Amino acid sequence: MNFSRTTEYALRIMSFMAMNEQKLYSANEIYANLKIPFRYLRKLLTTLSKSGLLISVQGKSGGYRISKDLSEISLLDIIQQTGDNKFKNECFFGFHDCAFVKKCAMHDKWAAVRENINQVLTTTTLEEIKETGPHSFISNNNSVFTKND
Amino acid sequence: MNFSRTTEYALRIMSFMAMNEQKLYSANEIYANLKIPFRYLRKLLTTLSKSGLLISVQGKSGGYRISKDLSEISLLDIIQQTGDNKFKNECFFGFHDCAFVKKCAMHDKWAAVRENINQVLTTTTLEEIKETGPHSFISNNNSVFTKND
DNA sequence: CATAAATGATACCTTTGGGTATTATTTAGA
DNA sequence: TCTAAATAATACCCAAAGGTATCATTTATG
Ligand code: SF4
Ligand code: SF4
Repeated sequence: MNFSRTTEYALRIMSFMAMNEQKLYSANEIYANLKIPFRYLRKLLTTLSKSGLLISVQGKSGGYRISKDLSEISLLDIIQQTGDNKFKNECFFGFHDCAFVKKCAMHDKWAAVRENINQVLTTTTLEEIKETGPHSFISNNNSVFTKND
Repeated sequence: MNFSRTTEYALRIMSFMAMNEQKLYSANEIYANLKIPFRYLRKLLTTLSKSGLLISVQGKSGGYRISKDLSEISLLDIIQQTGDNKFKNECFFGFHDCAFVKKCAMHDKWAAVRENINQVLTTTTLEEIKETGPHSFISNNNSVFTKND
């Protein structure tokens, strides 16, 4: 399935930080582990901070820390912070104004799919992710990018 | 849920044409019913023709017709022609190289979601869509665009 | 056979998401 | 108190998707 790249980044970041939930991570340290393009990572981290999922500490030896209890952060919570407003109650065909005096074949089927997805995303929390680790946190993506900061 | 706009267009086009599966539709006629930006619609129609889902007839009084029996065209068939290669067997987090000596919490859950989606998309054919019509084929999107061709 | 009405091909423009560069601010600690 | 190491803010750049414009080709029909 496909979320936006940004959403995938956010999911990785939060999952990674959940491995040590009290710890204050610097952007450098996250970069070292996740290899997300550094400056973009920086931007994303401040976004996540503003959204309330992370707390940021400025100054030397500053960084980011997860703001709430892991059990209170669902994967959907994370996904919603990065603009991926998928899984809303939309028409399968992308219509905004279907009258459906009689529903088409996809209406209920697709509603069930959405329900299924939402169920998984809202009930799975970072706590569960932490417990079931480890998974690989280094993405190859065989892409090479520079850090220089 | 979100497919690309182009995929949504393709789904609408094919579903609409399925309502009268033998008929030769001109781009003009499809435009009149679906209000997809005209020149983009034209482009898409030739794409669908090249992909084999439609047969095109050139010249005056030409147009497009669905190429196969409706029961042989699944929604997934349509989706796959427009580059939306979603629902592949990918990692939830977007990793390409997870070792998973021990699978993370999302691995099987997400595989089940994908399976669910694929099931719906491969088993639902245009025939079924035709039978369960009508649904609205006019999208408002309150967007105004010109035709001029 | 000329014309009109259709599709085909191709190049270009625009918007958006992803990514980079630069400068400013905060703060621990020598 | 100066410096280094961190985050914050802002503006810019690039590539891909969506959309437009132009011209060429096909063919029914007068
Ligand atoms: S009936 Fe079909 S076309 Fe209408 S809103 Fe539901 S899914 Fe969309
Ligand atoms: S175990 Fe988790 S991280 Fe690894 S491939 Fe499966 S879903 Fe992705």
